[in-house]
Amino acid sequence: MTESYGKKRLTRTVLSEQIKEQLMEDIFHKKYKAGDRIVESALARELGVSQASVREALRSLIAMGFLENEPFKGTAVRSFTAKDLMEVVTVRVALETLAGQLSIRRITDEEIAELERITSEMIAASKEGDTQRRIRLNIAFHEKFVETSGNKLLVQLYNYMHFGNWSLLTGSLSEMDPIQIATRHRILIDALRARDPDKVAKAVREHIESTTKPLSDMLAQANL
Amino acid sequence: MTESYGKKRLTRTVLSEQIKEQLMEDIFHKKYKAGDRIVESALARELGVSQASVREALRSLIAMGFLENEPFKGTAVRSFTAKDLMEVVTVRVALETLAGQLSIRRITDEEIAELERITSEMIAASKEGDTQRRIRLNIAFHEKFVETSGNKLLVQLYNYMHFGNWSLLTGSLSEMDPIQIATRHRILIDALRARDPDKVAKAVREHIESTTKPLSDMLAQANL
DNA sequence: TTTAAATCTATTATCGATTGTTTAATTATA
DNA sequence: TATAATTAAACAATCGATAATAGATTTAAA
Repeated sequence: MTESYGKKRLTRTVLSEQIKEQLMEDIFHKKYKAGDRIVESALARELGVSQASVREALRSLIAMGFLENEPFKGTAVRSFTAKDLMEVVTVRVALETLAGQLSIRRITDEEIAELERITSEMIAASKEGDTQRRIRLNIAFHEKFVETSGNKLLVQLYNYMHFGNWSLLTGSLSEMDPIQIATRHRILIDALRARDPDKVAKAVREHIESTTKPLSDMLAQANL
Repeated sequence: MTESYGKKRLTRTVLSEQIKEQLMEDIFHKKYKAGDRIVESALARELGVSQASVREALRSLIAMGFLENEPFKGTAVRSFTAKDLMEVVTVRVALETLAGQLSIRRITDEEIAELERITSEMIAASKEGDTQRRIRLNIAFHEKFVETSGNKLLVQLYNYMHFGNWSLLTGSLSEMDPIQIATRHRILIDALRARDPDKVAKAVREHIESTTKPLSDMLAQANL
């Protein structure tokens, strides 16, 4: 998870974990689209592994919200509605606002510098047209931000939710103005540096809502 | 989960699900204590099922936070520190406050009545000395409350977190004055009925913090 | 023709056995 | 005695195969 952004990998032996990451990539790259059914036995044959390993990977992705399933019926890539998206925004604002309030009391200058570094990299990636990388860095930024809260449960919950809606968010991000996103990040960083609770809350809300608005409009048109 | 409190059970066939519930019961009843190791093969033999089914149940409980594990090393009942508890309180307040704000705009009289009914049942259970039932009803109350928000992601997140810390909370609840808890519930219900955002926020915060305080004190003494 | 039972098919859920890893115990070496 | 190499035991991870289930298809009755 946070791995995508610099971290050593000592134990990369667990097969089901590899399958899981492979599947995440495949969903991310739209090899599997919303609603597509994933058949354990077929995938096992395709990857040359046992059904059990595939199954374990699937269960994990189900828990994360990437996939959904019903007993004896099977597993499919989850599809999202406009309402689902609104729910994500609502909850994200609540969780990241909380993170911001907690951060203020304990964030270090090093952590702030780290957030700035990620933002700079993001802008660089944007200019190079490396969308994939830009998206990953955006995720890294928000994860890092939540981590500075020092609340592990919050981080856990955030990741749990975040990844379940990854595919959803990434799709829209690619259509957004990267400079604007980066600017929002800077505003948030400044608010953190000033340790100003109200500014942080405002920055979080505006950042998330602005990021999600275009997608929201799009979905509202498509579904409802 | 919400099942414990009135719901039809059409498909009660999935073995791993039964094992999971059995294990939750066992952890709940302290058959397995914090730190205890759970061995897949041994448990499979004990229950007369295959290791695969046990394993699946365990993975699910790991995802919920009941258990923790490391690849190739095994699975153990998670233990909690005072810090963990503080984190739970912090996040619960945030999530339930959000739930309250959302509820105000859409909660129905029927739902309010339902909350009252659960609270009444809780008091009855207290008077009968049925601690087990009282705890379940308390959980049912909070779940129902969060459900009235109409935000499914929030419900999902709440359950995810809640159950991971069930054993922790229940332990302390049994030592608390049940009448006081019920009173807090009533205050919250009244605030909802009045559709008053500030009152709801206040009621939520005070309810959760008062519920958790004695346990917090206890843990602070024991650990830190 | 419509409905209901019976059969078939695809796929999940479960099983029993095998393989790979970790940890602890044992022996060898300094 | 202390440290390193070796072996043994316990157990998780993975496998290949079987049983159970839902859904589709066919057949039988009305």
